[in-house]
Amino acid sequence: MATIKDVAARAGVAVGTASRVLSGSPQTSADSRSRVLAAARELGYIAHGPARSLRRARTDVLGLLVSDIRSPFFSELAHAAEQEARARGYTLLLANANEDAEQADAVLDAFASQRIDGLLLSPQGPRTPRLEALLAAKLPIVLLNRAIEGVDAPLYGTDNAGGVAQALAWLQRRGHRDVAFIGGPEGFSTGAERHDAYLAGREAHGISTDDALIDAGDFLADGAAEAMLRVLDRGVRPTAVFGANNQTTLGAMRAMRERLGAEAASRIEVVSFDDVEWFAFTSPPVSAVRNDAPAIGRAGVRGLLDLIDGGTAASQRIATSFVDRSEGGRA
Amino acid sequence: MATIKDVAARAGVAVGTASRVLSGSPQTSADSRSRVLAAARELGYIAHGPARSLRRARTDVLGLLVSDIRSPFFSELAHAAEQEARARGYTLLLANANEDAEQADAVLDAFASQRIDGLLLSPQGPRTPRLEALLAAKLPIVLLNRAIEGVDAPLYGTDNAGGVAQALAWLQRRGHRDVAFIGGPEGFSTGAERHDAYLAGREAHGISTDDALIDAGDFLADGAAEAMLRVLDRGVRPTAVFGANNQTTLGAMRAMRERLGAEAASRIEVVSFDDVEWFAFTSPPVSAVRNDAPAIGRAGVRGLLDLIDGGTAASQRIATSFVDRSEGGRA
DNA sequence: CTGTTAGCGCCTTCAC
DNA sequence: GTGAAGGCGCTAACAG
Repeated sequence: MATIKDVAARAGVAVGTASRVLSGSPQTSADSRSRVLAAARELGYIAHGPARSLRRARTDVLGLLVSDIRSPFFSELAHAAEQEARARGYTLLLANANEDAEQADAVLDAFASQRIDGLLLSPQGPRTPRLEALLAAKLPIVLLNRAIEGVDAPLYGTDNAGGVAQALAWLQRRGHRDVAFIGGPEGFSTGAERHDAYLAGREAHGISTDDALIDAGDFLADGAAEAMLRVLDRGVRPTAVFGANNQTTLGAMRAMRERLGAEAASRIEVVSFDDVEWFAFTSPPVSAVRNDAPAIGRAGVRGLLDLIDGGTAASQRIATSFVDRSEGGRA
Repeated sequence: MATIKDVAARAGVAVGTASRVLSGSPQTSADSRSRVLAAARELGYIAHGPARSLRRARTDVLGLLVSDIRSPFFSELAHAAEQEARARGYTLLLANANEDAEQADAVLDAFASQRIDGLLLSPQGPRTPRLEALLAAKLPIVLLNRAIEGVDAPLYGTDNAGGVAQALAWLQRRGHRDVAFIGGPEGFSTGAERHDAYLAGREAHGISTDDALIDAGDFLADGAAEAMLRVLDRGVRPTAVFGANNQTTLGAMRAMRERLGAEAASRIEVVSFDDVEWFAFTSPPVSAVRNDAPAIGRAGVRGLLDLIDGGTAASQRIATSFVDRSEGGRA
């Protein structure tokens, strides 16, 4: 691989001059500029990133650690964040914690070793020693979607309260009174916020306040299915179900089929937090609060870059939209 | 951040000794080993990756470029590849081409600048100049899922012919004769292989060879919907549909609803290449050939590491499994 | 505007 | 088994 020395030699200038041209410094003559650029092109020169990072004490690399890359929410978020980072001249390192603190720590180690300039973190649980170390080292950090206790970093996430309000309004329009709510773990701020917003808003929307209709899973399909079975086994018969995320909704629907049969289950309307495209194809179709994952990813990157540039960044709640797939609904 | 010099000073040894201990060289006394390790721990020392890369002329970083990270196939593949890479002491850099050659080139540039040790590539189309450059620089490369003309690199992908055979066997068991096949672009080797395998096998499985039943989209939902409409508008009335990937199946189902109504559409059985969990919840449920994306990712990483270690790597076709969700079916 | 040079942090000879 | 020193490729500081 050609080095900057090769480029300089071929252009007949000193390495310093070549470096200035290649990094776009204005202090170069038009003549040397054209010769250096030509030489670089001819040699297929690509700067050695590690060497540059070593010298400049920055890498232009951001780390994004998500809790599960397989979830559509995060894969969309990651995609948008990557685009935004690239547009701003940064490379985004994407890694996956697989909802496991040990793997998260391994990734944070790798990030630290790479000397990333900043971290976008979607945390799974409490603080870990590695995270402490990064915080202590004053690495710029922003949080995605979930808050984390005792960490003072800007948070970019969904407007959970607003989303729940949209779902409640829809339930009211559809005339539902007996609504089952399957929540997520209280330990996740998303789970807690959605749950709280639902409890706070249901009465005003004409929905039964019978707590037998409410249960919570773990934001995964199996746990949600168990929660739904518990609700049904209490003898209540909801006319609609609200799942607190897409996996939860999936599990709840499975449980209803299992306990009530496909026929009866398909007469219960379903609304979900987190939209996925196949909700249009289930029976019944699922109406949903749509997270704007790309907007969250972009806002997170922008906030992080502000932090890196020495500025301050403010937390932001990104608005949701609502997709009405009910019969006679708008979508 | 602590450097190796700090560690050496604190341990009261020379940097050379500290380096030897930290990189696990056997030529160290038990005494200096314990003192260096202690000092490193106390200082929270993490080696400076870029500096190490500069000196060693390798980065222990692999690049994975997928054509669309939002597809479940690739996000699962990426997840498994990342795990495998980490287990082998490598960091995996995940990037996304968004089915766009320009973005792919930008990523390849970033990879080249980072001096990755090897590339896992899921190509979208033909060779680009950047890719040529990397090939010319003898960067170890493996291909994922799609072949690419004129590039002599091992390919790790789905056994498309085997998967189609599983679907054909199922169609036969279900007694279907009039089967619509919605394929993908011939330009993708996956599209071509599935199409060819279907044409070659249908007669032996008692399926009509009427080509009016066959059309192709672009592996995306919209294109597939159009293809399905073309089939229906030819006046044929299939009793089953085979979609060549999950997006294709989605589009075909949408088109059938649109043209035939939900009622009639739900009486047409559907089988798909690419399984996704919500196929269990559509009406009718979709039976599917399941790609083993994690196995492909792992095999790709292993093959690439063999290449990096100077060995040879052989292409590999990973077997599919079949998920029967038909009434009376096994799943 | 350009050439020269030091040094970023690390590993790896080369002496001892 | 250990210390000293050079140099990987690059940028920035300093002369000119």
